[in-house]
Amino acid sequence: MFFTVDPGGDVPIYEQIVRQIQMAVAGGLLTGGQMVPSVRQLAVDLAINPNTIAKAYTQLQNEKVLEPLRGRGLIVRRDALARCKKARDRSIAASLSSVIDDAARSGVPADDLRQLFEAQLAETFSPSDPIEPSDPLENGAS
Amino acid sequence: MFFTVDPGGDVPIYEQIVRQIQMAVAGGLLTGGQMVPSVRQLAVDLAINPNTIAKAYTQLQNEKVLEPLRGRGLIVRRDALARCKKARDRSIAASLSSVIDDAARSGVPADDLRQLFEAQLAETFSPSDPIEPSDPLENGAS
Amino acid sequence: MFFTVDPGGDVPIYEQIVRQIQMAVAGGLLTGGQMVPSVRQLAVDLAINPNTIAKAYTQLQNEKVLEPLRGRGLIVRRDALARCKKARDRSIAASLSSVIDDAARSGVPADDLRQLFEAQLAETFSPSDPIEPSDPLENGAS
Amino acid sequence: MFFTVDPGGDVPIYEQIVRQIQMAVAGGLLTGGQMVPSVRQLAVDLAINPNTIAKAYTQLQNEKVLEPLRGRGLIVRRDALARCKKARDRSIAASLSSVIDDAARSGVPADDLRQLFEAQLAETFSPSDPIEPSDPLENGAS
DNA sequence: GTGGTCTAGACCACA
DNA sequence: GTGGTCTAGACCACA
Repeated sequence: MFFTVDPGGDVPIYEQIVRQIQMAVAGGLLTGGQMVPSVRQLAVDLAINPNTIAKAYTQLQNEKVLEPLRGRGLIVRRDALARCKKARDRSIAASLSSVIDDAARSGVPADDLRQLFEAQLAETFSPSDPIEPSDPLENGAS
Repeated sequence: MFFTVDPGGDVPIYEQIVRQIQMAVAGGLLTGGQMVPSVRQLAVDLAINPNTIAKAYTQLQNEKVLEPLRGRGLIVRRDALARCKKARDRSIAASLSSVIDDAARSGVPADDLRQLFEAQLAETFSPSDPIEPSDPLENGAS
Repeated sequence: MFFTVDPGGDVPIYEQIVRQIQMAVAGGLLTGGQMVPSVRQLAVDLAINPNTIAKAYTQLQNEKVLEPLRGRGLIVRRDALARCKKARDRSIAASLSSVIDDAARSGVPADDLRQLFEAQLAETFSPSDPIEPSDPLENGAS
Repeated sequence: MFFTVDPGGDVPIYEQIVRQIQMAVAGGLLTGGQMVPSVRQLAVDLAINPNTIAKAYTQLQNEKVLEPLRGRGLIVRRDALARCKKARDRSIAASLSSVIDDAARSGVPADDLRQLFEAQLAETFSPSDPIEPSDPLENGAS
């Protein structure tokens, strides 16, 4: 599990962490019973304030994604997968809905939106633009 | 031109106004040379502080959407349409890209995303879902 | 005498008029005893509020550039030429000084400034860039 | 970094701050990654309202000169140097152009302008004019 | 009437 | 501690 954080963005750092963990659980990268990095460790790795990590972890406990292992750390709950998937789907639907609504209100026709969507989809799933070569032989070597 | 504002949302009021005007220009509801409501008038209409309106209008001047007519008010710039359209398209693309990226990173396949997108599209453009019946026969009955 | 006015600029309209008349007197386009357009006439020509013209003319009287011809209108004072020339030179010196000071404080060397100055000078006095053809045969024909 | 502000001038306070920071970046006194004084601190130092500082900083963020470090403060963007230099040069050229144009339209010959310019240049870069003696021997005597 | 600036002061999320 | 938002209210130049 690797986390990255952007202190300049408009999303709070603690929320970036929350989302990344939710997404990792939903995607199967983080499974039930697995431990997450300690507050101190992650704070050092990301070079940010430990309180910020703690805040993210607290929220994830409230959302029943993590649970404490008394004195040992935090683990992903066994029932977190379903919950995170549901949260992810709701979040995606809400985001799409908001974008589409805004666009529609401004007179963008459905077909234009569909085109824009497909373009972004293609870019993400088959990124043929050679900005970063990403030589498959080197993949995972770092 | 009607503006609405949600003082409880997480988007600042002044930015809601900025976006609505950008969108209205992009959509052709507000055209070059047309005056926008005066700071004081809009403040009364929306029941918010004039400074908040002024802040929105200042930002729209920085973005070259509005232009002052000294002592008379603010008008939409003649070249604002192209700029707002471009801004809108960029904004839509960026939003879609961000949603798709997040989803992809979490393992959601392209087809699932496409289905979610089409569902939201249908809901916005042909809202047949019976959450609010809005039976034409009942219209005006309340 | 032709006046032009830009209601969108950051210089107040009344001041634009004041400056143009001062400059016209200093340059000999407007000479002692000559009448300036009436407030009403100029207001119609420029499509602006008569009060704005009146304000400019009042200031020019205070600066002893114009004087009233009781009931007939305003004329340029016989002694206005020297005064306007002096005002013009002071104004030019002050503007140059302010630009140079700002630049110097930010570390721009004198030679760079001299180059920029000569470039602008050339552009104004021998505008060889063919943005507007300005066919010499048509010059003054309009 | 020292800032000074003139609350009586015709340039708004917040804009004086904006310019000083732009100029400081362009001149290399403020470099990428460096923090600017906090809103509250600068407000105390200059004895002006924090809102006014905040307004200046907001504008500098819009101009991509500053960048927020969430919860910690504001830093100069890495790419701000080039941007500020360009802005400075454009601003100098525009000011010179406007002065020269006004003068030319009023019949001032190029050579007179060149003389005025050189005089101001000399005054700024080798201020030998004895308005303020500033005898080094007297330095620190006050 | 118009917008622009500034102050004073409160409240908020964030780190 | 940090910046961001909003209100209330004053004052100004301008048309």
